[in-house]
Amino acid sequence: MPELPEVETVRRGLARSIVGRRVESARLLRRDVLRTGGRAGPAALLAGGTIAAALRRGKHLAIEARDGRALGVHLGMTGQLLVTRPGARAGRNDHAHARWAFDDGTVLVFRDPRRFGGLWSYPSLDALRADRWADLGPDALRITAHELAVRLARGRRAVKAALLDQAVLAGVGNIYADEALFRAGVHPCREAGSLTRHELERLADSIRGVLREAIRAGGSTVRDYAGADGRPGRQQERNLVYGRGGQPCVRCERLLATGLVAQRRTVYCEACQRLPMSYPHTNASDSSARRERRVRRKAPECSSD
DNA sequence: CACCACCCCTGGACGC
DNA sequence: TGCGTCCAGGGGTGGT
Repeated sequence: MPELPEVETVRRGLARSIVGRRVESARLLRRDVLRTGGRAGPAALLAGGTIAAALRRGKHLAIEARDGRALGVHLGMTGQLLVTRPGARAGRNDHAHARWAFDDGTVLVFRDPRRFGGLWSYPSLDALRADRWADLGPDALRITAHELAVRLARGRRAVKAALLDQAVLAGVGNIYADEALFRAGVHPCREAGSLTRHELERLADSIRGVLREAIRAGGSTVRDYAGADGRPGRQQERNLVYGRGGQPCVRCERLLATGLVAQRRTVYCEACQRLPMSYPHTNASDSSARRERRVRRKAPECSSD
C-alpha cells in the first residue's frame, strides 16, 4: 500500500514527533511482527534510547537511536505508524503489534491488520543497511534518466514490471508506476530495454515529478493509508489514471483501459501511451516470441480487460 | 541470471 | 442481514 510518498510522509511525521525523545518503554504485542529472531525484548525496540533520526530508502523506514541501535520498519500493504501527542485522543488501536511510550508522553503504535509489514532490529544502522537495504536500487525520488537507462538496458520484461522491481529503483509501487508511465506517455507493456533515450528522460522526470507532487499532498489514501498523525493523504484526488479505469483520459478523453501487468491491476490510455504496431513481435527474437506464447498460455504477462 | 507464479493475511465492497 | 466471492497500494521465495 504505502509507496515512497506515503512512507516519506510517515518519516516526516516521525521526525517531527519522536526525534530527540527518549523511549521510556517499548512493548511488542505480537512476537512474529519482529522479524529478526534472536534480538527480542524491549532493547530490540530501542527502549532506553533517544531517537536520533528517522530515515527512508525507497519504501523502507529506519529509526535510529543515539546509542547506534536501529529499527527497520516496513509498512507492507496496511502498516501504519501512528503518533499520539500527549493529551490527544488515541488513534486506532486494533491490530496494534508494537507500542512505544516516550519521555514527553508521546505514544507511537505500529498497527498492521494484514501483517505484510514488520519490524527488523539491528545493533547499528550499518548492519540494517547491509542486511535490509543492500539489494535496493537508487531511491526513486532522485532517479536520473542515466541510472534508469543502465538498469533497464536489455531487459525484456514489461517496463511496468521493471519499475515495480525495488532492485531497479526503490520506492515505486502500483499507483505511481501507472501515474509515471501515463505522464511520460509510455505504454506499461513496452519492453523495458526498448525505451528510447527521450522516453527514458521523460520517464525519469515523470517518476520524480509525481512522487514529489504526492509528497506535497501527503500521499495517496486509497483505503488504509494514514500519516503518522493519522490523517489521510490528498494525492488520490490528483492521480490521473490510478483508480480511473473506464473513465475519460484527462488528456484525450478516450476511456482509460485496464489490464494486468506483472500480476498487478494496470490503468493506462491506449491513445496517449501507444505500443509500436504489432508489438512485441516486430522486435522480438524467435526465442522471445516462443517465450511470449508460452507465458501467454498460462497467464498473460500483459492483458487488457 | 532474469523473470514469473505463488504465497503470506485481513477487511471492505459487491452480488445474491 | 448474512454469506460467499473477489480484490487490494507490499515483498519474499522457489521454480523455470
